[in-house]
Parts: sequence; C-alpha cells; structure tokens
Amino acid sequence: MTLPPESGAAAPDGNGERPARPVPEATVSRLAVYLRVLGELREAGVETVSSEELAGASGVNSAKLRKDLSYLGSYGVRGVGYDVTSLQGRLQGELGMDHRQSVALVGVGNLGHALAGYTGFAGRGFPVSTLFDVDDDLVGSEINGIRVRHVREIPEVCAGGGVTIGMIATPGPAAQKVCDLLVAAGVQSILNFAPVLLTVPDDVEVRKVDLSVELQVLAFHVARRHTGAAAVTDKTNESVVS
Amino acid sequence: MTLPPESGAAAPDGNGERPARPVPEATVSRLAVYLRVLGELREAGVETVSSEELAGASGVNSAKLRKDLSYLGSYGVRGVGYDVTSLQGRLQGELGMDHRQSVALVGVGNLGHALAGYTGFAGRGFPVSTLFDVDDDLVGSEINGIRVRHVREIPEVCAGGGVTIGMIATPGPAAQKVCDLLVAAGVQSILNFAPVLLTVPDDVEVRKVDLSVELQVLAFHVARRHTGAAAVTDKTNESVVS
DNA sequence: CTTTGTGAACGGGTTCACAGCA
DNA sequence: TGCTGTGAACCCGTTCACAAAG
Repeated sequence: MTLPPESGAAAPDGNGERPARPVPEATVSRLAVYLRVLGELREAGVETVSSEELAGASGVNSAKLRKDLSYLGSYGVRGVGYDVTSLQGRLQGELGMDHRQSVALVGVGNLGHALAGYTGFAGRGFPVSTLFDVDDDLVGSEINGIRVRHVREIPEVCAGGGVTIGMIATPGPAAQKVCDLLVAAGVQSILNFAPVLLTVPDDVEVRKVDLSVELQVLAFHVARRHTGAAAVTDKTNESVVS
Repeated sequence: MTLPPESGAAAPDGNGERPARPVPEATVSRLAVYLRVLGELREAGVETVSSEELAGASGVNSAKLRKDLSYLGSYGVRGVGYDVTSLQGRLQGELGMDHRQSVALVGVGNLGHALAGYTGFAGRGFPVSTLFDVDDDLVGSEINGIRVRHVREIPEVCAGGGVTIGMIATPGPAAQKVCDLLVAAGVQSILNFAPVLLTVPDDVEVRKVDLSVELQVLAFHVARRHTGAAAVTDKTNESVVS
C-alpha cells in the first residue's frame, strides 16, 4: 500500500527483510503480549510454534496474530511455524528492547511504593532507576535498593541519567506539575496513574492507567446483567488505555 | 464471543426516556471519565456545562462526547448545555453505581497492598470489602481496616457477602486458581493484574491491566522516535509523534 | 499436505456537518 | 443566536478465505 518511508533506510541489521513500517497502534500492544508468551515458551524448551498455538496462548485468533506479525515482515516458515528464539529477538528489537530503557518513577506513596517494588518491571527490561517524591521523610531513604530523591532534582537527574520513560504515581493535583518537570528534562514517554488529564507537547506520548475507570466498566456490565438488557457492541477484549 | 442476544426483557423501565440501549464498549469507558469530571465540576460549583467544555476537560472532542451521551437518550438542553447534577445522576445509573458494588481483592503482596490502601476506590463507590491471601503471616492481619482472610474462604465469603467484582493481584502462577474460586463463588466481573491469560466461562467478564505491556508500548515509541521512522497509524486520543 | 502471508470484505467507531430546538 | 442530537461519510482494525511456499 502506501509507502511513505523515505528512501535509503540504511538497512539496520543485515536482514534481507522489508519490514512494511506503519505498525497499527493496536498491534503494538499485542506484540508485547506475544513477546511475553514467547519468553515462556522458550523457558519451557519449545523451539517452534504455529500461529494457532501462539495465538491461543495469547488470547487472540490466529488470523490476527499472523496479520500482526506481517507488519514486521516474514519471519515464519510455511508449513512449519515460527522459530521461537528468532521471533523473540525480532519482537524485542521492534519494541525497543535493544535500546537501554531507564524508568523514573515519581510519587512514592501507596501505589508508587508498590510499583517501585514490583520485580516484574526489571524482569521485562524496564528497571526503575530513580524514585522521586516531595516528602522530606521519604527523600534519602531507599526502596528496593533505589534511593528516593527530591522532585526538584528531576531536571538534572533525568536529563543526565538517560531516563526514557517516566511514571507518574502522585496524587492528582500534583501530576501536571511533575509532568512538566519530566517533559522539561527531555522525557518523551509518560505512564500516568493519576486520575487527571495531562497536557503535554505534541512530541510527548502519554498513556494513562485509570483503575477506577476499569472498575466502572466492570460495574456497568454487572448492572447490565442484572437488568437483563441486550449485549453491548463487543470488540475489544482486555487491556487499557486512554 | 458474546452472549446469545436478546431474551425478552420487555423494557419495564418506567423511565420517560427511550435510551437506545446498545452502548458501544468504547463509549462505556469514556462515560466513566465524564463522570469523574462531572464530579469535579460539581465540587467547583459549576451547574451547567457545554459539550465543548466537558469534552475538553475529558480529553475528547465534543462530537464524540455528544455521540456518547446520545446513547443514553437526550439529557442536554439545546442552546445551553447539560445540567451537571442531573447528567451525573444519569451516568451513575448507567454505570451501575445505584447498585451496591462490593469488591474483593485477592493477593496482598506488593501491588495488592497498595490497591487495598488506595482511597480512590472507596471514594468512587468501589469499597474493597474483603482481602484474601495464602500467606498465613498475612491472614488475620488488617490493612486499611480490612481483615485479610485465607483464600480458601473465598467461596463462602464472596457468595455470602454479595461481592460483585473481584480483583486479582497475585503472582502469575496462582492467578488461574484464584480466578476459578471467584467464578465458583459467583463473581462475574474480574479485574486481573497478573500477567497471565485467564480462562473463564462466557458469562464472566475479565479486564486485564498489564503494566509491562504499557511500558513496552511506550518503549516502542521511544525506539521509533530514535530511528526517525514514520508515524504509526494513530487512532486513540492524545499525543502523536512526528 | 500443512501453515504462512495477504488482498478483500466486513464492521464498528470517529468525524463531519447540518437539521432541529431552546 | 447557540448548542445539542444525529444521519452519513470516512477510516481503521478485524475477519475471511485463498494463493503461495516449504
């Protein structure tokens, strides 16, 4: 179809594939799921998977999975399936796991403390490298081996430390101010847990996780079941965003 | 997929409005956002909002907001806007906030502990009424004033206590077992924080929050910016890249 | 044969633009 | 006049079904 990418492209790796670049946003989040499943399969000693198997383990149908992978080029073998290890490598590259990612977390309250201690992040290649808070009782202490710094240090620490992703877990009223600091420090990707709408420049990407919204969607379905109403238009199953 | 369509239910609803029932799933999550914003407006003493204002504060455009609200019937006044209080009431009803919602949280580890202590839930009408864990050191203790019970008590406590929503914040390997217990106890709505795909009967609704996936989507955009590639197909609100 | 990769059909959600009403 | 409510156009993602390839 439309091939906007400029010429040259300087073939990053020595691979002979032509990766039709424009990956749909919806596909990106699923790639992350496939990557996790591939890791489990590899762990289990599996060397090859069919689209049917990988799709099943990921909670999607096989057509969707194949379409998703097709955006990155051809990495399967017809009549056989996909090589677990090489596909894993391909996805890691596509999802930016070959760059070093460094995460800064702002707000070490209830939720922030849990996020700081969550080992799953480091395990997936997203080590939380720095913590920030405004509370002087917290500043200077360590959580999970990571020093808590004062929010005012965000500019120097983030800019100098190569922070690529910021997580905001502050109370709502503080979120925008913190966001501005992160943006000023050059952070262009932000995961926001505060229940407010952040205003950012166009070149900054914000994703929002709103747990109350998730609960309310579930409550809606509870109520609907109870009133015996007709089914809603179903399409998306799972995940969040905003 | 979804359920076998309509089953009678001859609309005994004494409401004067004709609420063209089938609310799109995408709309439901936005209704929750509008509801939060309406609460803030009311708090601030605002009595009327235009679609433009409410949309702006919610991070969507006004056409989408009006379309969303139109699924619930006409609740605005042409030339004026919406009455904050009455619209709030309408949304609360639609989102099941007039039923009493009772949330059970399973897994009081890192994340679970934070969720149990998060005051935002109760504030939004989702009081966490019960906590469960397998760890005998935790069972019997209290978090945020809520007693921690043993997982094996799920059946009786949930069935008897009218739990409508279950949250799973256990390690991955335990999630499916816990899920089965909740389902057996009659819970039909589950919010899953464990990084695994849950298998449930068709009449049970599962939503998944996968923080690692969120980070990986952000990492993808970081990587793409870095390689100067073309923009992805953007659809979801907020932020684009160039 | 088996399973991938993909054009084409389909469907749902967003946006547009204007009719309708206070 | 100003703003809501909504049909219709548009766009994007999902699904289908089959040709291509091992």
